Amino acid sequence: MHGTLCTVTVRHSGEGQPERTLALLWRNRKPAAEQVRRTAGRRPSLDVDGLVRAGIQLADERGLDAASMGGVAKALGVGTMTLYTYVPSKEELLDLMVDEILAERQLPGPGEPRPADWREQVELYSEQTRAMFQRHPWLARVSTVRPPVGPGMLAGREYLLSTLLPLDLSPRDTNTAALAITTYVDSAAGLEAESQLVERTTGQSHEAWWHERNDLWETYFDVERHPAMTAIWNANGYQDTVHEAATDSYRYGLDRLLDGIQAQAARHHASPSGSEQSPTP
Amino acid sequence: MHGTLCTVTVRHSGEGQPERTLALLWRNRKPAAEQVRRTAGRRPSLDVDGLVRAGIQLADERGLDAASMGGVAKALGVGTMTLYTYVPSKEELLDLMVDEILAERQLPGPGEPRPADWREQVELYSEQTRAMFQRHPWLARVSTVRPPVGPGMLAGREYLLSTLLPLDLSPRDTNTAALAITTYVDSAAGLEAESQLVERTTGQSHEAWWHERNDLWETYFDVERHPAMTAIWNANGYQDTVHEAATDSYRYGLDRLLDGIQAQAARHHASPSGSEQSPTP
DNA sequence: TCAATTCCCGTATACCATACGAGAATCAAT
DNA sequence: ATTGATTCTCGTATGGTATACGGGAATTGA
Repeated sequence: MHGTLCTVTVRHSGEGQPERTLALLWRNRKPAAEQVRRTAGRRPSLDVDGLVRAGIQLADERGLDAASMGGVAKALGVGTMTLYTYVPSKEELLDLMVDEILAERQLPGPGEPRPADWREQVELYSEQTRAMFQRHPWLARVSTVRPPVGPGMLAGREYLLSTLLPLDLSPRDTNTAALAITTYVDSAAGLEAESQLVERTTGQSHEAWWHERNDLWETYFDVERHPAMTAIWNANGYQDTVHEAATDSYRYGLDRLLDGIQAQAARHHASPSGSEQSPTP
Repeated sequence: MHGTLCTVTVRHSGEGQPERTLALLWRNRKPAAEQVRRTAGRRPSLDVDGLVRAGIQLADERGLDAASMGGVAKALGVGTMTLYTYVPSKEELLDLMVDEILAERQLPGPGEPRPADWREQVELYSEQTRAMFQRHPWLARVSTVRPPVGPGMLAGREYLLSTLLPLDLSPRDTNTAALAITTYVDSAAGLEAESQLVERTTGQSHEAWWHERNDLWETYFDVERHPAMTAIWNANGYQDTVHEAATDSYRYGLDRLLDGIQAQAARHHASPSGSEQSPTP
């Protein structure tokens, strides 16, 4: 085993009973109902929050691989199979971990103070999401289709939608724009975090990695076939570090995307017909 | 084993000798040099292209998990360890598979005919990339930090950069814009493909999945805490299907991003100072 | 004290990548 | 023809993964 590969678990269904998964995700809200269970049977030695915390801590410190069922159990000092009394499967545990860190983002709820400008509000979402990925880079390797529908995810969507309301787009466009923004922000923030994680875990900077591949330019690269790359290279258009390029493109892309949304909202406001599609003003 | 989890291998280093990896990636170009090897030793029964093709076919048909070393070997009718004479590790095989499908995109090279408008040129990149993800949805689960630096990846970057040259941005901004576009396009196309893949492999539509989670709205969802979501819901702002929402947001986000880039190029053209940052026109 | 209930967890199964090393095939030189 | 060098083939072993199953332990109310 080289340590150069890692396996990542991907949630892609809820096979089990969705009711139980929902109850676990929302375990700390809405407790009003029935949790008066105190009848017979052996007392539990752990609780779900403990599993989730242990899983997150392991993934943070030693990578998503370390947050295996065996790893979490060992960290908690119990047998592996004990975890299955608290959580139906690893899939659900991962859902819980994800929603937990989604909820860590400090996003103002309805009525709470927030920046005045809608763009700054979106920036806040972007920055909080970026910081979350920095703290928990393993999130980038977890599939976001069919995400955990827990308090953390819902709070994030609620906040982002609320930032776009002042633009007065159609409801449909508001939702569409929010989806486009999350797609961009989540992906770019995830890539950035993953990029830094790779540098840390391999102990090799991206620059050193590229340096190792100098043969590419000397032996294989065909200038004739790649005039644009060559031109940019000759004009010193490439950033000094991969990290700088990632940061630049993150900011640039988000700014341009918001520019475009803002312009479309202005157009829409000028002529309040249905959804528009004018590509070139 | 439930079949509800799948493991995904993540390349995050080239540990081995980068020269060999490069030679494998570029095995079909630049053959001019030395490949006159025909001295002694047992004749190979396979070739690298065969491994790559088998891996891609398995991943296409039965998921990335099926493209295990054992799986590929079985498909080729050889022992598992035989593969290691052709490829140093699974990591490299995956690199080769990825670059192969990146090269499948039909993007005009330098001098070849292409759409007149730069936006249509970017759309072509977007459509080709989207189609690639549709054909090979497993690509969405492969990390793109430290990508395979082979002909396929370079052709893609070359084409996208070339589409932006007419905008006459600074070289730095051209590169930055190209990175932002790939981030958006690759992520959104990957998400879309993965979304459809999940529906196929679980045999459950996203709508059925949401229906299973009706409890969320009835039991846990707090209208007070989520006024924006509630408003959009009441205004019928949510698309009818998850698939429709994904398609809409993909188009919308790409259009707005290109709008923003176009506007910035126009600004930059008006006042040819260095890189700008005016947020609100 | 007993039955019901709940939690704990050892063992077994079926996967995965790959290190190691023995054996088979091929060619050049003897 | 035989030998030696070289290269490809691949069985076995190691240590990792999730989790099904079922027996045992702990707790409570009767």
